Amino acid sequence: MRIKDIARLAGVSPATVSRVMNNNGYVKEEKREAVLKVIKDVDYQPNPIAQSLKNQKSQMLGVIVPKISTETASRVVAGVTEVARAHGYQVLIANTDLDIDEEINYLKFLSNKSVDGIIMMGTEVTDQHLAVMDKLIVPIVILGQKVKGYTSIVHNDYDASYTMTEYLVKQNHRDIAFIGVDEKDEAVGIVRKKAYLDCLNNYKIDVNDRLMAIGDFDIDTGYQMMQKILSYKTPTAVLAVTDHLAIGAIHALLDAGLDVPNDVSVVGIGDIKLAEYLNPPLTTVHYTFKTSGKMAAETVFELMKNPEKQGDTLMTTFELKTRASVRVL
Amino acid sequence: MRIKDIARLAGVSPATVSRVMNNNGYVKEEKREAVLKVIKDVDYQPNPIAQSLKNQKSQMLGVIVPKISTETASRVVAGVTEVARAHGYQVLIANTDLDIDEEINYLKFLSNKSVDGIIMMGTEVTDQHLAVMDKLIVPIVILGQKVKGYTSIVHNDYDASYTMTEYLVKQNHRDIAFIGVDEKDEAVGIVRKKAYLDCLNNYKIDVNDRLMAIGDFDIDTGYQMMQKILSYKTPTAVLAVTDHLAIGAIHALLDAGLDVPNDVSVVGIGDIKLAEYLNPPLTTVHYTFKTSGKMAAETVFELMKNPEKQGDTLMTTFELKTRASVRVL
DNA sequence: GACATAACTGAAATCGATTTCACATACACA
DNA sequence: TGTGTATGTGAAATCGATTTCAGTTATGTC
Repeated sequence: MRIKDIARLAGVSPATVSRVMNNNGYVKEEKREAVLKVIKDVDYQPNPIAQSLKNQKSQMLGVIVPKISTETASRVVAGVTEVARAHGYQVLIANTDLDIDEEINYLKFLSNKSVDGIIMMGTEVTDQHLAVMDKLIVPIVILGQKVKGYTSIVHNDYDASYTMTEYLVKQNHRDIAFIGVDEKDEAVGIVRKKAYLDCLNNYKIDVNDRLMAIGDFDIDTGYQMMQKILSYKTPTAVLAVTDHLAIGAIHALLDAGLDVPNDVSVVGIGDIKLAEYLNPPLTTVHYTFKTSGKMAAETVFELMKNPEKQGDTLMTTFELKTRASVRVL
Repeated sequence: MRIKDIARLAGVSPATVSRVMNNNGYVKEEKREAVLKVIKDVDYQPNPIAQSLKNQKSQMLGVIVPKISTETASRVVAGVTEVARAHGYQVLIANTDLDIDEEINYLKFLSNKSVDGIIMMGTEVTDQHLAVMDKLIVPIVILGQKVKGYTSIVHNDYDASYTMTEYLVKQNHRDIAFIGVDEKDEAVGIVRKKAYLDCLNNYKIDVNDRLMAIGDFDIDTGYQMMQKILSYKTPTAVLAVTDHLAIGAIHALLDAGLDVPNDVSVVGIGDIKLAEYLNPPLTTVHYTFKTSGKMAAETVFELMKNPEKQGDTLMTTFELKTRASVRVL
C-alpha cells in the first residue's frame, strides 16, 4: 500500500493524502474524512524509508556501545530507548565488541545521514576517532569520557573514587590496596586511580606501589591481581575500580583463607544489580547508568535543535552504598 | 556528497558510478579507476536510505525485546548483532519495557518494510500479536516461546527443568519446593512447572501445593515466595525457575537463620553471569542466550532467502552446572 | 568487408513519500 | 462589481540511489 493507492481509493491526489497525514495545508473536511477512512480501513502506514529520504531525517538515533551484553551498556541503552521512543525515534545499536576499528567504521556509517544523532559509549577516544568525528554532520554525545570540543556526559569518576577511598580511610584503614585497569580507558584507568592517590596523599598515607595492580575489566583479573597483592602483603582494605574486579578480589581472598570483611574489607565502584545480593553485600558507588542514557538522548535532541551548543560536559551523580563488605578497624 | 557529485568529479554519469560501486555491468577500466579514485579522495559513502528505498531492503534487522537491561536480552542482542554485522546488516532495537501494546506497535512499524526481518523475544503471544504477525511481509523468528506456524527458537525449558528437578531427586531430596512465575509466560510459567511436576510424579514423590509459589520475575518475589513457603514448612530443597528467584530465595533462607546448602539446597535456571560467584555458588542450568541470538539471526537470513521454510521450531541446548548450593542428603 | 556479439555509456524511469507551484474557487469588504 | 485574501487541489519536482533501455563503439568470425 502506497500513498498513491490511498489517493486513488479516496478519490484525491497523493498530495492531499500527505496533507491529511501530516496535518498541514488546506484540506476540505469531507476529503479529509474520506482519506482518514481509507487509511483506517486498509491500516495504511507510510513507508518510513521514503519519508526519511524526502525529509532528510531518519528518525533514528545511533548508539555505539563497546559491548551490549554488559550491565552498564544495556542500562544505558534502556535509558536511550526510553527517551527516543518519547520523541518518536528508533534506536540503532552498533555493538563493537571492543573493536576500535569497528567503532570508527560505525561512526562513519552512522554519520552518513543514516541516523539523526549519535551516542557513543567510549572507552578510548583516539586521534582516528577525532578525525572522523570532526567530519560528522549529525550531533554526537560521548558517554563516559570527556572529549574536548564535544558534548560529553561523564560519570563523576573522580569524586566517586575519592569518596570511596575516603570512606575506607574514615573506617581507619591505612593499608588500602588498589586494583585498577589500563590507562587507555581515561575515566576508569586514569581518573579513578588519581582520586585514590590524591585521597591517600591528602590524608598523609604513604602510597605503596606494591599494593597496586592494573589489569583488565573482568572478574578473573580481579582474582589474579588480588593474589598478586597478597603474595606481597595482606592489606586491611581493597579498592577495586569496578564491582567485577571487587568480586574477583573477594574470591581470591576467600580462597586464601581470609574472611571478608573481618580480615580484609573490599569495595567496588559501579553498583551492579547483584552487588547487594553478594555475600557479603558489596560496598560500592552507585551510578545511574539508565539516567545517563536518558541524559545522553535528551542532549542529542537538544543538539539537533541547537547544534551550536556542542561542547558542554555534563556530570551524572553517584551515591555511596555502604554495605557489609567493609569493617571498621 | 551525492552520487551525482562523484559522477561529475570523475567525468562520468551517475549510472557508471553506481556500476563501479556495486561491481556489476560493464565499466571501462580507466573510468572505473577514475571513479574509485574520486570515491577514495572524498571518502564517499552512499546514502543508505536512498539505497534502501531503491533496493526495497533496509539492511536492518529489528529486534523486539521485553527489557534490554536484562542479562538474557542483552546477551541475545549481542548474538544478533554479531551475525547481523557479518551479513552487513544493522540492528534496530525495539525495547518494549514489558508493555504488550508497544510490542504490537513495534511489530506493525517494523513490518512496514522498515526492516528486512524481525526477531521477537516474546514473553506472551496474544491473539492480537498473531493478527499482526499474520500480515507481516518480512520474516519473523520468535525467541523463547513456541508459536504455531511461525519459526521459533526455544530454550529446552522442559528438559532443563526436568533435569534440574531430577538432579535434586538424585541427591535424595524429597521435599522439593517450587518457585515459579505466572502462566502468561508459556515457556517459564507453564513448561518449567510441568517438568517439575512430571519429574516428581515419575519418581512417585507426592506433589504438595503448599510447597509451590508463583509470582513475578524479580529477586524480591523470590524472597517473598520463599518466606511464604517457609511459613508452612522448611523443605530440603528449592527449585526456582530463574536464577534471580533463586537468589531471593537464598536470602530469605539466610534471613530465616537457615544455611544454604546445609539446611536447604537451592537451584535456579538460567546461569546468570554471577551465578558462580554467589555465595554459595548457585547450581543452575546454563542456557546459551548469545547463541540463541545468533541462531535467531541466522534463521531470519535463511527465511529471507526461503520464506516458505517458515514454521520450524529449533531448540537450543543447555547444560547442568552443579555448584555448591546443593547438598547430598 | 559484412555482420554478429560483446563492451561500454548515459538519459530517464523508478522506489514512496513531501512540497512547491500554479491555478481554481469561495468569501469579505469597499 | 471589482479586488484582495483565504481556502482548496493536483501536477510535477524532489530526495539519492539503482536499473532499464536505447544507443554507440570495439572486437571477433566467416
